[in-house]
Amino acid sequence: MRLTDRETDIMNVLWEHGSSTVAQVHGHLRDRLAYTTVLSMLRILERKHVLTRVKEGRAHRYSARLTRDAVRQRAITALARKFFRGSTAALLVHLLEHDDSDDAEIGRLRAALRQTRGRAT
Amino acid sequence: MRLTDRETDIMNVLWEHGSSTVAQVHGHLRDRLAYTTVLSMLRILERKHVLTRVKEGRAHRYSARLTRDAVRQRAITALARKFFRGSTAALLVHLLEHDDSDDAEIGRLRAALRQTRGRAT
DNA sequence: TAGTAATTACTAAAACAGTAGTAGTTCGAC
DNA sequence: GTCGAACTACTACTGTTTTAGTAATTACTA
Repeated sequence: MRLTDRETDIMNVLWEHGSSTVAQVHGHLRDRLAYTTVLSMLRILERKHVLTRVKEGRAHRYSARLTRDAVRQRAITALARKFFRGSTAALLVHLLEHDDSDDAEIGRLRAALRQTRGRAT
Repeated sequence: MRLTDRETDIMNVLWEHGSSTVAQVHGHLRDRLAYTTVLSMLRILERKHVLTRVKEGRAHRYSARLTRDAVRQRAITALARKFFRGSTAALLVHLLEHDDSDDAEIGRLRAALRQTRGRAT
């Protein structure tokens, strides 16, 4: 089971702001979707068991049932399967070798990688 | 522009075996799709300018117009945008901290990371 | 308690993804 | 030249994604 782009947007709001009502999710989303669209997405995510809801006054409060890290890990695994023959190690090496974002930590890791090259995928 | 799962399957064949005819791609694919399905996918990829074709006898020979690394990089960037607020460095850190695949190189990199923690995203 | 604003359920529709069939063309062999 | 196998163009259909509207419900408020 995988999250679509828009579903991920919604989940990111839940992860960053905690349990929320439709109105709150709607308010936090970057893209200005219709209120009912956000409601629809939340119901879909509920149907997929990615979140639950409890009644609260006239509204419902939605909560994530999966941690962000768990979903991240699944997305990474899927990417590795798709582009790196399933090897997250190969993905990591690609990141270190091809990504050009400028970050001190990455720089150090690149240096560490150079020390350890030759084995692995 | 992004590649769907099936499109990626097709491109992986092209990247691994070089320019190919429909029959060759069809032969190399794991999943047993209909010949015409493979043809359809190749035409779609051509429409998306991901590959080109040249006539060769009665058939056509299809060639990738994007390198595998370029597509990999785009996929990684998209993943980082979706789950790591756009930071490939954060993605990398997640990989090192949460991925449990057992690989000597990753182990060394993890150790290197521990030395350099505290800054960056 | 009657009105109204917020909320929800239900429905729908456009766009895309994925799969494949039919009919027609074309090359090469004989 | 004609026949058959390989190939292509065109069409179509199912399921999913994304968006949103309409109608009904609910709970506060004046």
